[in-house]
Amino acid sequence: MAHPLYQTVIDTVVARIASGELLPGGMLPSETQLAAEIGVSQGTARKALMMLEHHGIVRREQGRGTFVTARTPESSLFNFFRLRERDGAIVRPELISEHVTRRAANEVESRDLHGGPDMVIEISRVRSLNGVPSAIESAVVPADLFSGIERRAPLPSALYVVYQQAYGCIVLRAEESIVAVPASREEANELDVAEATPLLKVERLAYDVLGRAIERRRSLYRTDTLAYMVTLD
Amino acid sequence: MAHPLYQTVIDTVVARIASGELLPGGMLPSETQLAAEIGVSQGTARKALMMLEHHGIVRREQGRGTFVTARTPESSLFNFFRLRERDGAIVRPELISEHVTRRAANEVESRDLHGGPDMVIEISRVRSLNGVPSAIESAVVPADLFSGIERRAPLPSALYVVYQQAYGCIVLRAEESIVAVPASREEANELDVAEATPLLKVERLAYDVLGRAIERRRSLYRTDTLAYMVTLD
DNA sequence: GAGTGGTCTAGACCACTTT
DNA sequence: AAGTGGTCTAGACCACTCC
Repeated sequence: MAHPLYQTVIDTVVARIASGELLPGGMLPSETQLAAEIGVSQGTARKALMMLEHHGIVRREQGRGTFVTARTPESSLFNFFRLRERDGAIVRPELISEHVTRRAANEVESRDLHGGPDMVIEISRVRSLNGVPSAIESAVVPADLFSGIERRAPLPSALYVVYQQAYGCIVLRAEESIVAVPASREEANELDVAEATPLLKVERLAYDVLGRAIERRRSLYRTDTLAYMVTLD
Repeated sequence: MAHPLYQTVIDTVVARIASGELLPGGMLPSETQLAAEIGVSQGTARKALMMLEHHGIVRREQGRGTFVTARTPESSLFNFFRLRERDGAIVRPELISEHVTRRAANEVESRDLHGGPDMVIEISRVRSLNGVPSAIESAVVPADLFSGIERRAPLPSALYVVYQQAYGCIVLRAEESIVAVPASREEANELDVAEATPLLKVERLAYDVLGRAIERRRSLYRTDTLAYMVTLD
């Protein structure tokens, strides 16, 4: 079976989400309706919806319905911001400064990002965690996918909410590469630490629901009181 | 429905694995047999087996059968050793030195590990990656669960294979906390770097198939040529 | 009470692996 | 050819939410 029926159901739903026909937070047709629309049995539609739930694309609630995953500041924080108190408690990052610039993409950005863009928009910010300046962050997105985002400044703390609500890009997955580096003079200044203090450098490539690499992000974290937490399985 | 039928199927299979009745790599009864044994329909047994596969407890192969997940050196490396070349390629860690000691548990170990053990066994090792001394590792396990492991030295590079094959503990999940720290004098010596070089410190708590915390591990990595890679979703 | 997802059944057929 | 998991169907009943 080259193309299972449930896959066509999945493709249909994803296409409707990507096209904007189904909005984040919006309700999908019921299992029965969806099955009838596409011409499969209710069990097959059900299987597709369960797989979509497993991929984080929809959320199902007994007695209520099936809804397109909405990237809220909370869920965004929980899933994609892995810095935690040493006991695992969530920290609320606040913005100290923000600079948004439109510029030519460098080689790496053009190679990694979807569409091999010539122009990108860079969002550079410094964050404070628990009142301590703790993170320097630079997010780079293709200018064509996110045109005009530079005019939305100041941007909210959770960028992925903007990507979704203003540009229809639902970030579902990210790959990160983590190393320890000494703070440069400028970095030390911004983070209020001694030069050469060990920092976590996290480089991230974020992918949306269509599997497109839509953001390249580079973060530097102080880890004197906080830690990067992750679960492996 | 307080206790779905498929959950009793799952519990039955997990119990058989934990008891040693089903060995890692061994084949489970077919969907039909399992359903008949437990007295449910084949579809229900199927759902349970699919959930077990999703949790990584079994592996299913069309036309062959369903098998208990075996922790091979390769899968162990792939899942639980996240240090990679900068391009994502897997590195093969080699052991340089090993010290295994049996000692009293400290407060943290007694609190975190399953059973609140009084005695633990500590396995301290230094690893070389691509010929460069790159990791200092200390694994601490409860002495009662792993009695005699100190007499198995030298232990293989992938400890989780020993945990499984000799002690029936299948590690499925681990939680890690990652920070950047300066190398102490001794650490710098062992890793052949300058004192105060930034290192990644990774603290891990590993859980087995029954959800027991069976290992506390502390690793220090050089990240001048390698990086810790992780996927978020 | 109507509508939703969650569980469970019984059976059919397909695709793959092994003998 | 026999046995396995993979897909698909049709229908039943339950648990929950909302009106």
